Amino acid sequence: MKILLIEDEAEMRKVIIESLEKERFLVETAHDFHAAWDKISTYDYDCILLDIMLPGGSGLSLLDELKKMKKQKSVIIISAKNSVDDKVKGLNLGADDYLAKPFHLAELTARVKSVIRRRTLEGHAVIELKNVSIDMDNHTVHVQNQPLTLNRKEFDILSYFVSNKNRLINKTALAEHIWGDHTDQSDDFEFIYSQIKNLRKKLKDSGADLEIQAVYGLGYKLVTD
Amino acid sequence: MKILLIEDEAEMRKVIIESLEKERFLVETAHDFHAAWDKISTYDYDCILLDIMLPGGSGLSLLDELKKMKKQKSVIIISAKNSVDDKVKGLNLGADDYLAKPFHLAELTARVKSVIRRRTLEGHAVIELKNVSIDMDNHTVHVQNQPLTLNRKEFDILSYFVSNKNRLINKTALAEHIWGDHTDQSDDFEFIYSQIKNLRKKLKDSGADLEIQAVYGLGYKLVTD
DNA sequence: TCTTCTATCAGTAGTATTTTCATTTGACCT
DNA sequence: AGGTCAAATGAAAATACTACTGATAGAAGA
Repeated sequence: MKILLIEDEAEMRKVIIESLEKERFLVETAHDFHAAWDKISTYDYDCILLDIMLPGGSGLSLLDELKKMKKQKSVIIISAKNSVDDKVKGLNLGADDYLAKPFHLAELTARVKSVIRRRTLEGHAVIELKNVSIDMDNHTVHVQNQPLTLNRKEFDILSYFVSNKNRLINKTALAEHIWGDHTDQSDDFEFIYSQIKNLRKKLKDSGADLEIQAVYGLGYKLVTD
Repeated sequence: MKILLIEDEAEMRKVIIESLEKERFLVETAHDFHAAWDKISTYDYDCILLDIMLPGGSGLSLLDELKKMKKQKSVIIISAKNSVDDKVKGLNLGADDYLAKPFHLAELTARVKSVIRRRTLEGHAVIELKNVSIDMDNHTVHVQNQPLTLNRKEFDILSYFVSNKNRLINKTALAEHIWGDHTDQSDDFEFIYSQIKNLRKKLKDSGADLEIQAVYGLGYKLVTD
């Protein structure tokens, strides 16, 4: 799960990133609105955390732009302004939640999870597919009620595939979603191969009825037999 | 699309060529002005990348010569000199764009594409002809809104024909443009026949209203019924 | 520290693309 | 019509890409 944090204060960023990474989110940051807009228009995020008090313009206008986009985004506003007015404005402009500073980090991660669940998982934290069940909150996988231990990347990849089952996923999108923007202008996808390989092996050994198929020259697709 | 890169530093050449070839351009190089001039006067390029700081004379004089030619060329200047003066001089002498070193390779390819688009297609990256539409950026072709998959050479040939529709194209020019200068003094055009054949078949099978006609002893011509 | 996870390398198999070959078809000219 | 060369064809061979694998070294985590 990929999150964009738009926040100018370094200390605040640091502490939020830390807490989200502990929960196994992939976090990217933007320090101002310009950078934020760049990232939003090029990449795809599962959730956007937006501090509306930034130098360079109000976050509300960014929210407004977002609303105009075809693709709906999940946004949580974080702000020192705790006026009811701002909250209402934000939510009207399509934000999914609003969190006033100061807040507990536990609360932030809880809201993030909840928003993502609502938007991308239709409310369920556990996805069942064939004989596989995937708990998106606890990051655990069971096959025929037997636990299957996947490491971080394997889990991320599997959950991405599962929530896009039977759909073609090209390697650029996969790399972006799982590895983030450090893979910017690379066209070498060796690192994908080795993860796919291990994941396939584990799925097969556990008897899962899921198969990750390669689509030559294009990408991968999760087929559910 | 054929590009001439005039640049003396080997490392610079290497990295630029790599990035352009990734975008499916056909790149040829000249290490100095003399060689550059030779190539320009014998071959036809869609875009010329010119480093004005070369041993053997300023690139500005070459630009000047170019301007005198009948046939307008698309030129992008790349230079370490980032003075406004040089930029102005260059653009006055007919360069289409100016890029100061160091630059992002992504930026270079973007500018090349944009210049080519501006010159050859009057602003559109997508050419529509009869019931066929050709996306020069994404290298895709659609016939009646159905995608038509062409491989690299087929696409190159089709786009060359389309941007020279109803005009006679002799085989030497075609070979030069699509295959580059490795076919210099060969008079064997078997490799063309094969590609033409496959392209024709695909066009016909997809129901495209385009026909590549042979003109006996001279070359080919794309006729639009 | 030791263990686990992740990225990279070198080699290989599998698949698609491009060129070559041998042969046939068709156009042009006298 | 018949000779000659250009062009087209199907198939095979050569080349270039893409994906996969096992091994391993480096990074991260316990």
